[in-house]
This record gives sequence, structure tokens and C-alpha cells, in this order.
Amino acid sequence: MANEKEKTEVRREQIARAALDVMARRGVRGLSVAALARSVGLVPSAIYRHFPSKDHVLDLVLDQLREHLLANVEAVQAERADALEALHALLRRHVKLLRENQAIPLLVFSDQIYSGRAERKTKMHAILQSYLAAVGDLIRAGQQARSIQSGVDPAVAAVLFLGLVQPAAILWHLSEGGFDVTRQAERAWRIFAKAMRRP
Amino acid sequence: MANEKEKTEVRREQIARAALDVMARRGVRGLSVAALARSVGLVPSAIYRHFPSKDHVLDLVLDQLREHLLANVEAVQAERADALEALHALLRRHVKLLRENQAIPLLVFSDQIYSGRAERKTKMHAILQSYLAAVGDLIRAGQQARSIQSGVDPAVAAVLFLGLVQPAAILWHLSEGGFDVTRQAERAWRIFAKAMRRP
DNA sequence: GTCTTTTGTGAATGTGCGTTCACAATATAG
DNA sequence: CTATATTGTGAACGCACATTCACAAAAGAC
Repeated sequence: MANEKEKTEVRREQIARAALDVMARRGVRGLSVAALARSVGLVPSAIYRHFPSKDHVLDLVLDQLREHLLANVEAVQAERADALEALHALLRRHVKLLRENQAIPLLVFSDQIYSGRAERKTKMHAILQSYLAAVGDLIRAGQQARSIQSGVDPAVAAVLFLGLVQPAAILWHLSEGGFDVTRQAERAWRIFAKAMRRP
Repeated sequence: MANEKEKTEVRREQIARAALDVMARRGVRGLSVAALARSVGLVPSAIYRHFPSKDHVLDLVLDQLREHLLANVEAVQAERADALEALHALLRRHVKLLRENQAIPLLVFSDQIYSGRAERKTKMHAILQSYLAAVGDLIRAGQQARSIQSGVDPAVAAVLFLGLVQPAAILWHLSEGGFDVTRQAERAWRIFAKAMRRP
């Protein structure tokens, strides 16, 4: 079935990638070991050469997600001096990330997280926390640089920042791709920025 | 097992209620027919006296959700003249609804919706759409009454309104109830209202 | 080249769970 | 009070699916 043998490290990446693809097409529930293997061009049992269990595949996906999110934060910090502009750029990157990995919202909200092993719930929580902390720091920096109002609580605003995209992502899935997330995020940003910007 | 026989209409309500309870405790994946039956004090097969399938239980839960959401909108329309105050009251009711039915976010985001029968996904979409439409109408009314800025797109703001709560609800679940949704919603509202209110 | 390790295969196992069905108990109608 | 409909029970069926295992093939070491 496999065209050729591959090193485990290569396969692990392929499998994590395939997991996202399968979930994007068939939903989280549709991610069976069989479907996963088929998508990579392997036989179900071969998955276990590279992962001790299906759970560990999702763990790797989550690890990659965390790295991607934090890389986005670092990138916008490096390329934008103004905090509000950095946040705006981060929002665009966030939307791009979700558009290119449509399964992410499905996974993040899935009961694979909430009913699964407690460790995974903890891991997901940690990912969100570190992202929120980074966004909060960005906002705090903006307040010190006098470009963001000092009255807003950075932690509160960071959570609201997530809210600029989250409902839109849900709508995008419910509408089978008919809802324009990019447009919604851009317009919601204007509202958000209006309240954040210092007069 | 059952203390006594009950009419189907009573049982259906009990079962729908129990479904939310079980999901709140064990997650959506933990909602087995067995767990559901046990929670009502029945034997698994008895569920099928009142519902043709487990799917139909969730359908009823969704129907009740829609009614509850729309009832909230009508209530705040009746009790508040000012649109922004009505929206604020709606937010509080929304938070209360989620706090009293902790399983709602889990269900709404679950793959029971996204990987299940297409009809349920459609139904969920319709529920969200009608809620968003109602919120949009509220905002439009506020614009005509000159209490809300005319520059904002009501549809965009309605989606953002959902974003005031949605990430908070996720965090609440991830933190095992440690995150204060009410507080977050209240403070996020101030930011939101600042951008919406007419100067 | 031979030996060892790594990767892939196909069949089999076990389990959880939705659903069905024949039968029992209770309520309702006439 | 009797007949019928409604509701509840326990056992059994079947299916989807994660996981295991003995064996095969390719890669790497020496």
C-alpha cells in the first residue's frame, strides 16, 4: 500500500497533517485510525509504528498548533512597532491560520478535548492561556506606549480579541464555507479598535 | 427501576433535561443512551418508548435552546426601551442561560453537530441565524433611535456580540469552572458598548 | 554479503454502544 | 371488570473502531 518506507519523523508529520485534513473533511468524529491511515497511504496498524495511540496524534497536532500561534505573536511583534497595528496583523494571521487549517476550530471545541484524557484538556488550556498572555502583553505594551486606552483590562481585551474570530469560525463551518470570516474579522476589528484606541 | 410510569410528554422533558445534565458532567461523548437512561431512572431500551433514536433527543434539546434564546430576545425588547440597554440585558440573560445549562457550548461546538446528520447542522445554523437576526434588528433599531452609531454594520456587530461570551465559555470549561464568565462578559461589554454608543 | 533494526501488512481481538424485540406491568377506555 | 394501549424491562444483536500480533519487506550497520 505504501509507495515506499519512510522514516518515523517524516511519517509523524504526514500523519499529523493528514489528521487535520481528515477532520476538515469528515469532522472530528470522522477521524478514525482507518481514515487517517488511508489518507497517508498506509494500513491502520502502520499508524502504531509511529504513535503509541490515536490520542498521541492529536497531542502532536496540538503541539504544532501552540507553536504556530506563538510564532504568529512573535512575528507581529517583530514587524510592527505600534501595538494596535501588531494586534491587527495578529488577527489577520489568526484568520489565515484558521482558513488554512479548517479543522482547528472543530478540534479545539470537540469533545475529544473535553471528554478525553484530562491531560489533553489541560494542554489545550495551557495553549490558550499562553496565547492570551501574549496578546495581553501586547496590549499592555500599547498602553505604556500611550496608543491604547489605559482603562481597559488587558486580560479582558485579550479574551475579547479571540471573540473577534471565534463566532465567525463557527458560522463558517455551519454555513459550509458560505460565511466570509475574513470580512467579518476585518469589520469586527474596526469596532474593537475604536474602543481600544486612545483618543 | 422506574419509580412509576410517566406519560411520554413528561418523559421527553425529563430526558432532554437529563441529556444536558449528563453532557455537563461527562461531556458530549459521555452521553450514551445508557448514561441518559440511568440519569432519568430508566433502562436504556425505555428511551426508545419516547424517542425514535438518540439523535432525536438532541433535536429536542436544540429546539428548546432556540426557544429559550428567542424568548430572551423578546423579554429584553419588552422590558428595555433603549437598544443598548436591551443588548446589555440580553447579554446578561445569555450568560445566565449558559451558566444554568453548562452543556450548551459543548453541544453547540460538538462534532455531534458537525459530523452528525446534515439536518442537525442545518438546524443549528438556523438557530444561530435567527438569534443573530434578532440581535441585528435590535441594533438597527438603536441606530434609528440615534443611540447606536450608524457606521457599524448590524450583522457584523451581532456576530461580535456572540464573541463577548463565546471565548469566555470555552475558557470556563477548560478551567473546570475557574474562569469567571460573568465578570468577563461584563467587562467585555464595556469595551463593546464604548465602540457602539453614539457620542 | 549477512545480521539487525525499522517500517509496513493483514488478520484477529475486544469493547462500547445504539438499537431491537419478546415479554411484563400498569394505566386507560368502554 | 375486561380489553386495549402505553410504558418499562432484560437479553441479544450488530456494527464501528481502536488496538495487538505474528509475519514480511526494506533499510542500515558492519
